[in-house]
Amino acid sequence: MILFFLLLGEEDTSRVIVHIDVDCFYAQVEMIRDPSLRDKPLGIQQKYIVVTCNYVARKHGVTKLMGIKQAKELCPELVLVKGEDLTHYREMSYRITVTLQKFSPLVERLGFDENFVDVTETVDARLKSTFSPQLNGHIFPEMEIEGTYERHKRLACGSQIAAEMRQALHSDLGITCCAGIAHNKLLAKLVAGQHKPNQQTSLLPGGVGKLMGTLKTARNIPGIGSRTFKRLQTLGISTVQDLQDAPADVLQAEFGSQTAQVMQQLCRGVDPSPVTPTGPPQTISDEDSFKKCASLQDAKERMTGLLQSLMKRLKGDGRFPHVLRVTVRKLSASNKWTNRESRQCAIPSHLFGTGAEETISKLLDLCVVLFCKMVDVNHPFHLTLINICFAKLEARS
DNA sequence: ATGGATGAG
DNA sequence: CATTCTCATCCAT
Repeated sequence: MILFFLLLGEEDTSRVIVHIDVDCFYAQVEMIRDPSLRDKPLGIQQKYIVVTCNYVARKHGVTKLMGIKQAKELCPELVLVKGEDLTHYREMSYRITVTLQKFSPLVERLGFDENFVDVTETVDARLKSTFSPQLNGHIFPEMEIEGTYERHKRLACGSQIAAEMRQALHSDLGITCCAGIAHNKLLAKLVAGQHKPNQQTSLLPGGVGKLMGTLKTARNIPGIGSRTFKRLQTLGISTVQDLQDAPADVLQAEFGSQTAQVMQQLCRGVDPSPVTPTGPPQTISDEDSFKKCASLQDAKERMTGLLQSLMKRLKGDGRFPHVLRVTVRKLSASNKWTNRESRQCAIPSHLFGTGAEETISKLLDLCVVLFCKMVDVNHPFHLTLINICFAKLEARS
């Protein structure tokens, strides 16, 4: 059956994909850690920025990535919790993924606070038993259609599973989230945002055009970032409609046939990409940004701090890295963005055999070598960020 | 394999 | 625009 419309170039609408998007994730973790924060306006602070905030704070006009100063002006009562150490967020993030894996092994993480789950198999298994489920939560578009449940049994079943997932996250972890249910990842993610917070929305197949129409520009399509959008604008393309109507050969000339086709599929709500189960992380990194680092001594102290926290994480992970990478950001008047430089080297495998203190000292020596390939320490320099990354993580052999 | 560009939250 | 602190993929070399 599926083979037919695949051969005809039609899409597969038989999958059922759930997108789980945790409400104001960092703020929720802090409110769980300290319930007295629940009814107060709360912002999570990294350096001079509020990276996210709870809904009480949003009521006062505080938004993501707002400067501390402006946020305090809008909301003098705002409680700020430092969130530069991601340990608690990372731990809760993986607990969420593990909880979702009880419903299906096909769970793909997106950042710390979003997961895609392919529940097609679960839906098929449930529909073999006789009962016919009611659709749980909102539907998009929100209009009453005769026979909605009968004609969309699989979607309704998916919405029941999504509700069970959200219940499990709430009772096991105390976490609230939104869910989107649709026949592909793109649509599940987009429809999840229709009713926030702590609600869920299912997309009827007939509502795809209308959902894509809610996007203000093509920039709002996941996968089309700021750079790609600028290039599209160069071609006179900015809205989703522009992209749908654009001649294929014009797009191909700018982006190549592969990328051009993917973009034009996405803007029509077509996304054949599978839910790819996320394994353990491929890299473990730690970074710090600052106003100024101008001496090797200072850099060594900062890198030592990063290495110490990385070693703790490595112990929890159980694997060992075979590559070390150091990244710096240099202050530069022009090109203030996209200016990170990195150097990497192999880690001799004997290095993790001895005590932690000795290991850190040897790693620091390697970091200094890499650092000096990017920074001439005999001349004045001005760094604003240092990152250390462990890569090629493998079980000990 | 390396390092940069670009994407995600 | 990035800003924070991550993590992933793609591409030219």
